Order: sequence, then C-alpha cells, then structure tokens
Amino acid sequence: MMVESASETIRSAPSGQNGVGSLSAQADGSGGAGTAGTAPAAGRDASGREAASGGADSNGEMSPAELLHFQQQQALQVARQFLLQQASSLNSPGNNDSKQSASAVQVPVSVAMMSQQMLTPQQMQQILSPPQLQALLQQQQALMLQQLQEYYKKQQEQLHLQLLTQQQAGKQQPKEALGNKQLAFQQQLLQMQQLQQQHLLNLQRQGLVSLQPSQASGPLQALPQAVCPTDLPQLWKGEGAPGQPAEDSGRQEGLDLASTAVTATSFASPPKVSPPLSHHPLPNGQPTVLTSRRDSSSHEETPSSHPLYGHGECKWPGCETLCEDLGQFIKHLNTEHALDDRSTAQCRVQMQVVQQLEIQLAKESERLQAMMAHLHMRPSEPKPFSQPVTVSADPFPDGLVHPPTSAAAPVTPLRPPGLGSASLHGGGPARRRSNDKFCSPISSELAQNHEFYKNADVRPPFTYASLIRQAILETPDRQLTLNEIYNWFTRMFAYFRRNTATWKNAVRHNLSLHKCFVRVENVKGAVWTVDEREYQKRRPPKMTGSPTLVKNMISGLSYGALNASYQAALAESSFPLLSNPGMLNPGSASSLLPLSQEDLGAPGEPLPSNGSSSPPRLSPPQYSHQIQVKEEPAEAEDDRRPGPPLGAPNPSTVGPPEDRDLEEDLGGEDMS
DNA sequence: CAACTCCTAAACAAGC
DNA sequence: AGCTTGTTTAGGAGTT
Repeated sequence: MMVESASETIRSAPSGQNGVGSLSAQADGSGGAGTAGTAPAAGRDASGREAASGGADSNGEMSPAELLHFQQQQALQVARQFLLQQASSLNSPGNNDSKQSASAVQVPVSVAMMSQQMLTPQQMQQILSPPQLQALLQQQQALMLQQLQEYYKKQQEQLHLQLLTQQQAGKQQPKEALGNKQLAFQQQLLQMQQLQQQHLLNLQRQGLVSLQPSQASGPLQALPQAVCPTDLPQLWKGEGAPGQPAEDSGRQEGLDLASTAVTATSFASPPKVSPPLSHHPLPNGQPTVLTSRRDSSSHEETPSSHPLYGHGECKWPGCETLCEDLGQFIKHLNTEHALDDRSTAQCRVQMQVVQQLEIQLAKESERLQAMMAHLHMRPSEPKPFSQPVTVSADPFPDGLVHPPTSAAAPVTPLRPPGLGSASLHGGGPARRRSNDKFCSPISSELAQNHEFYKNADVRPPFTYASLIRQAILETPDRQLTLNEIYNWFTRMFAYFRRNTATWKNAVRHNLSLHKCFVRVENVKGAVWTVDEREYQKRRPPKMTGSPTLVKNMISGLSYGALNASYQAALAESSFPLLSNPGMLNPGSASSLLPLSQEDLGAPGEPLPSNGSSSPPRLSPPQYSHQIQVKEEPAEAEDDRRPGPPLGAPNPSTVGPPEDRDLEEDLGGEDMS
C-alpha cells in the first residue's frame, strides 16, 4: 500500500512531486542522508531501516520570522568565521601572494565590523528590539556585501591562480598531495561561493538588493563549475534542521570535493553558467527570483498571468492543485507555498535542477562543437544550442533532446520536451527499457553525473540490470554481495535512499532473473558477478537514435535526469567513440569472459548507421568485436562460475587512472 | 496482435 | 520471530 503510493508518486510527479516527496523524505532523511553520507556502511547495512531511522528526526518547526532571523544570524556567523579563516589563511606563510596586501586591507575592516557584532549578539539582542536588530543587520549586510564582493573577487583570482599553479606543479607531484591541495582550494572556492550567495540572497530577501542575474552571477562567473555539485548535499539536506552542525556540511563538502576532484581539474574550461545557489530560503511569494532568468515582471501584482499558474493548475513543483482562476491561485500560492522550510527547499531543488541542466548544457554544447569540428560538420549548424529552444515545441528535431538553454530556460520544464503531458502525468510506470540501451555509457554518464545522481532525488535513467552490472563492474574484483549492491545503489543515487522495499526487491528480482548475473559462493558468502556475454546477449540487437528512443528514455525520468539521459544519448547514440573510456578495463583477471566493448568505452550494440538522423558513424572496429561477442556461443556456462579464480591477482592494476579514481572513490567508502 | 522487455508486487523458502 | 537473501510467479505497461 505504502509502497505503491510512493512509487506512484514518483511516477506521476516527475520533478515536482519528487521535490515534495523528497522534501519530506529528504527533510526526514536529512539526518539519515547526513549520517548515511558520512557513514555509509554503518548507516545502511541494516537495509531498509535507514529511512525509518532518518525519518524519526523531529523536524523542528520555526516560524518564518524565526527562520529568517536565525538564518540571518547564521549567515553572519558563517561570514565571520569565513573571513577570519580567510584572513588567517592569507596571512599564513604558505599563501603569500601579491594579492595579499590588497586583500589584507579589506579583511580587517570586515572582520572588525563583524566581530563587533559577533562578540555581542546576545547583548545586542537585549539592547535592541527586533526591528532595530533587523535594520542593523540590513545595514551591516549591505556593507558586508560590498566588501565581500571585493574580497571575493580577489580571493577568487588568488585561488584560481594558486590552483592553476598547483595543477601544473602537481603533474610532478604525487597525486595525493595534489589532490589534497586541490581539495583545499576547492573548499575555499566553495565557501566563498556559498557565502556570497547566502549574502546575496539574504539581502535580496530583505529587499536590499534586487537580484539581477548579472549581479547574482557576476562575481561567481569565474567560479569553476565543478563546485556546483557539491552544493547538492546541502540542498537536499534541507536546512530545517537547526541542530545540524555546521561541520557536517563541511564534511560533506569534503566528501564531495573528493569525489569531484577529477572534474575539478577542468578549470581551464571556459566559465560555465554560474549557479546562483543558496542555502537560505528565498523570499516568500517570489519564487520567480529563483528562476531568475525569466521575465521578472511576473509578480503577484501583475495578475494577468503567473508563471506558476497555467492550465488551471498550480505549477509549483509537485503541487498541481487546481485553481479556477488566478485569484484563487494567488490565494493558494500564499497559503500553500508560503515561506517555510518546505517551500524554500523546493525552491532550492528547482534551482539545483535548473543549474544542473545549465551546466550540463554548457558542457554538452562545448562537446558538440568539438565533435562537429572534428567531424567537419558545418559549424553553423548547431542551431539547437545557439538559439534558445522553446521547450514545448520542437521536440527532438534530430533525434536528440535539446534541453532548454540557460537563457531560455523556462520555468515550466517540468515536462521534458516532446513528452505529452499525459505520459508523465498519467503516472505510468517508469519505463527505462530503452534506457538500458544506454547502459554502455552508464559508466561515463555516471562518472559525469555522479554528483547529480548522488544528491538529486531523480531516478537514474538506467535499468536495474544495468545498474547492478555497473555496481559490480566498478569493484576491483567484479563481485559484490547483495548488500554491497544495495549500498552502491544508495550511495550512488539519492533516489534509492528511499522506497527501499521496492527497489531492493527489484534488485533481487533482477539478480535472480537475469542469467547475466551469476551467483558465486565465495569466502564472504555469496557474491554476484556479471556474465558479460549473457548481458550482451540479452540486449536488443539494435538501437537507433530515433526520436522514439529518446522519448522512451525520457519517459522514465524525472525531468531532472533529462540532462543525464540527453548526455547519454549524445554519448552513445551519436558518437560512441567519444564516450568516456574511463571504464576501460581490458584485463580484469576476475572476468573470465572477454569484456564487452562497453568496457572498452564503446557502445554495447552495433549502432546501425541510421543515416537519416544519426550523425555519421565512426570507425567500426568495435563492432566487429561486438559481433564476435555476440556470435560467440554462449555455452561457456561452466566458465561463468568463476569461483576461486575470482580471487586471482588484483585486477585493479589495469584500469586507467580515472577509472581507478572512480573506483577508489566509490569503493573506498563502503568496502570496509 | 504477439512477443519481448522492464518494473513492481508478492509469495515462499532457506539460513542466520 | 524477524530479518536477509534468493527464487519464482504474476500482471501492468511500453516497445518492436
């Protein structure tokens, strides 16, 4: 009963419901997520209980006013600590830089100003009435904003400089040392970004600043995109838990930074769309600010239309309440979506979704350009990306999904392009069948969107089978116990941190059902391995980049995963050779079967040269291999039981660095 | 329309 | 008894 309704929720409410569902789930789970994130095995080993234990947390309710006040103070507190820390770190010998003198001039002012307040918060509260305090805060924050922005810019320059230097120097350094330094830099960048956003939004909330996109993003634009995913944990944790210690977030950042360290090295890439993230709530009744790339004139006072109102229903994510007219909607908006933890969290979720899409789009656009250049395609062709795409129209003109550009990102991407509202709305089961055809780039796709799936409550666009396979193949010895598979799921996908009964059952079901999963008695007990040949066999012989395929793929998604799928589609259906060879692992000793070309970074199936819509096919060698694999008789059944040979020499020596990184990152957490 | 794939749910058994 | 693990069956939904 419970399960059923939950799954229905997921399906019928692509993003919004996810937002809401996750809101409660995540608000509950925030404790769970927090602990789970930091203590993976311990938190989850009692499978199926994490949700309950996490959910037991009382989410302390605060009135909006209290919340506001609390957050203001919190922001100030963070700012003070941060600046003090930055000041001290700047003064530390290791950080001497020509910029330091300039920064050092600024910092003491800020610190002095803030420490004044920091030192006497209670006193000031006693002396001043709340309105006075508020006014004081506003004044100080306005000042701080100016100073901070200056300071941020300088810090960013400095840090970037340092980072680049370190990156270059790091080529001769041990990887670990470099990683640590990068982590430190990343952390600093992240802190700055968060802090800045907090202040911007705080001020904005108080009406001190009207958040212009340029203003909001201006100072941030130099920030690397790599920091973006690290905000997700915060996002999903929800801040409704005042008891949540600050160091928790720090720890989480550390974790995520570690896992994104690889992407973090790509700073040299052009500036990405800046993510206006906030860990603080947004103004009540002004959700439009969040999706600020829109016509900002759409306020409640201009009731001719409302971006959150359409087709007679509330477009607030997950709401869909029917409202007869705008007035009723406004009333509904003010009552149901007032400033509270839930709404703010939903806003942040929405922000995150948009942000992720933008980032992804930027990345993919870039990649597309490079691909086209490489293939000598006419450079003028990429019209999908050079001009805004209207979301509702122009579905899959060429078989690919064109997510909204950042400039045109409308508020209503709740339904992926090309999807009739019914297909998502109707709440049919999440069909990921065709997604399975993308399981070949699952590794690269996962690697690239690791953080996204890890933190965003969106269903991964892969079948259970492909996910299980991926989980198993990611381990050095290519075997996992059931529980370890569970752990991988929960670790890798926020989505699987709930509905445990459902998906765990599905996992077991898949393991049992598919011949490609082989159970092996091991020292540890029973472990599961992948029979690549069977896996190849079971997959459909062909796939196309047809619109249908892409549509199918999307139909199973919360739209938040759209970018991932889109990317997967790009990666596989179009340019197989360009997909990430990260999973290249030609010599796993434990794998008794020839690894499929998937593991060589090529698509799993011979993509037909669908000349009509697909870009040109690339070189065919892997296809011959594929054919070979497919033609090979499957009677090596006895081979499929690896048994003791699984313990053979550690195969982990073969993988490429990225692969190693990923595995270490993933495996290290949990393999204890 | 049938066959297929995938997902979900559920029953059941064995082992701990 | 309760839980985990594993197997199996059934049915719905979508695709080919």
